[in-house]
Amino acid sequence: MSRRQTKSQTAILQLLKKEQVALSHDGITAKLEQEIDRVTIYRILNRFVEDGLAHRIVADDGRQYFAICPEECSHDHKAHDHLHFRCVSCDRVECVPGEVEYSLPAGYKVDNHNIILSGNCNDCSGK
Amino acid sequence: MSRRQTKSQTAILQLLKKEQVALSHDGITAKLEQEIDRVTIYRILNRFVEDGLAHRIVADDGRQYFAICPEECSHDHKAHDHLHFRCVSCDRVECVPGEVEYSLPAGYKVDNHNIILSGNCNDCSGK
DNA sequence: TCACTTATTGCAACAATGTTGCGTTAAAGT
DNA sequence: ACTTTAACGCAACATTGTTGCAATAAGTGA
Ligand SMILES: [Zn+2]
Ligand SMILES: [Zn+2]
Ligand SMILES: [Zn+2]
Ligand SMILES: [Zn+2]
Repeated sequence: MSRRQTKSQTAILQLLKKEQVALSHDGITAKLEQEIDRVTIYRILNRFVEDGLAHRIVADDGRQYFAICPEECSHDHKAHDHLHFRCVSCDRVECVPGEVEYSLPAGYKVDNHNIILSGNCNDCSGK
Repeated sequence: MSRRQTKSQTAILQLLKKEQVALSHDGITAKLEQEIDRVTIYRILNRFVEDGLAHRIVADDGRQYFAICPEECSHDHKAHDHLHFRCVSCDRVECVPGEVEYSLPAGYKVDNHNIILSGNCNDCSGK
């Protein structure tokens, strides 16, 4: 059950670490030099999430994006409660560090946060 | 270009108004008495969103849910910034009224809020 | 270094969700 | 009742992600 290190895996991990933004399967495929099978990419990403290396965001475009857990998350894998911004112009999804405050009725137990704001990022809002 | 009132349309609108929760295409199909074509349902829902009657939430299960705009939204169709809670046990998505506070870097223009917390609702967390 | 175990891969097939095209139906206006 | 065309139903398609299974290769130990 222990993980094995493979080229595909390290390539994707390096890519995610290098990128500042969250990447979709599509974006990963585009940025990889080597060819990796669709299914393999999905399986690697799911493994990363399972292992707490990355977190998954389901954006309002209906797609999954993956990002390396930022510093603030490192100590606590459940700390994925930061928000995410998807720019509809440049199609990038980025993690936005910082607290999100809200109130919830009593008795509700939150397991996962999936906060997506979409619009135009700083680069694109200037047109 | 003006809207026409049809049975399918009013049935779905009544259903959404009656329900307290946000409904997916699937949930709507299940709760409707009459048979309405899959595509028609999707088109009706998209029309509702377009017309500002309802708002669309893309949940972290990757599906679209639709809810009638609550009172707080009525005066301003852009006020869909309330959060949503999806219970992974009973598979319901509900609007949670109230403010969500966050901060965003300068220059970012938000068009749409898609805030989903998932976990167990009050009914289900007591097991 | 070589053999062994099994995690990982690649391919095909499938599943789920949502959209588009198009001919038909029926709501609204005259 | 007639006309216009929004809305519908059906089929086909598109996209995104998962599952099954045989082949490959990473880790382990002799
Ligand atoms: Zn942008
Ligand atoms: Zn993030
Ligand atoms: Zn519940
Ligand atoms: Zn809502």
